[in-house]
Amino acid sequence: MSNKCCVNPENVELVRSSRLEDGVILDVAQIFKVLGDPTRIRIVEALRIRELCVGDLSALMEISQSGVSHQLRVMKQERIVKSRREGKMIYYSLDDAHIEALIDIAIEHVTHQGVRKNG
Amino acid sequence: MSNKCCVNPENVELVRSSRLEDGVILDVAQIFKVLGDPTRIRIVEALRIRELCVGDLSALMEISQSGVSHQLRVMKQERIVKSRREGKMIYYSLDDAHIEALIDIAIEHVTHQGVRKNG
DNA sequence: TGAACATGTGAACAGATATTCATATGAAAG
DNA sequence: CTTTCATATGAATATCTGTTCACATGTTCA
Repeated sequence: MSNKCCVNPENVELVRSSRLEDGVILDVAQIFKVLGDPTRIRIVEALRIRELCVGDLSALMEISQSGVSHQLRVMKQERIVKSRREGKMIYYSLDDAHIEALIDIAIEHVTHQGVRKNG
Repeated sequence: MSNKCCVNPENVELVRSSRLEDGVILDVAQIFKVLGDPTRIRIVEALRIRELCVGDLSALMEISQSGVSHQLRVMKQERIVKSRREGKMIYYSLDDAHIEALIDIAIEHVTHQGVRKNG
C-alpha cells in the first residue's frame, strides 16, 4: 500500500487504539452520503416547512415523480423521512430532529459563520 | 417532467416562496458529499485525536499515500482540514469546529439515540 | 369489478467518484 | 548541485449514483 514515507508509529498507535467501530463509521458516512445531494437537501428543506406528497415534491424539485420516489425510499431507509397514507396519497415528513440540526450546522459552515479552530 | 399526479398548488407555493438560495443548497450538499465517504470520516476521526502527516494517515487508512493526498485536497477545499508544514512533512488537522459537531450528531442519529419527531 | 389515479419498482444509461500507478514538486541534508 | 524523502498531481479505470422510461402495485369511487 505504501512504499516508503514518513510514519510516526506512536501517533499511529495512539489513533488506532481510540477508533470508532467500523460499523458506526460506515453508518455515519452513509447518512452524509444520502444528505450529499442537492435534490435530497431540497427535499428535506421543503419537508421542513410542511409535509408534502410525492406529486408536490416532484413539482417543486422539477424532477420526475419516479425520481422523487426513488430518493424518498433512500431517505426513508436512513430514517430521514417518514410517510403517512391519506387515501390515495402518501404524505412525507421529516422523521428525526437530528437531520434538521445537521443541515443547520452545515449552513453555518458554508455561510462562513466559521468557528475557525486555533486561529 | 410529470404527466399527471397529485399536486396541491397551495403547498407548492408555500414551500417555493420560502426556499434557501440555490448556492447555499449546493454548498450544503457538497459538504455532506465530502463527509459521505468512510475513508474521509476515518480521516476526520483520526485528526480529531491528533494532527497527523500524510504517511501516518496512509498507514492508518490502509490506502495509498496518493489516495490520502487526493482526499485531503478535497477536504481542504471544503475547509474541513488545514495543513501546516514542518520541514519535509505536512501535518493535517481539523479546520472548523462545525465538522466535529456534524459528526457527533450523525453518530447520535445512527446509534438510535433517536429524537423521533411527532411520535 | 373495473377505471382512474398516486405511488413504487426495475432496467438502463450518462455522469461522477475513489483508488492506484507513474511521475512531478519542493524541502533538506550531504 | 545532487540526492533523498514527503507530499502533490494527472491519467486511467472500475465502481457507484441520479435520473428517466416503462410498468407494477394498491387505493378510491362509480
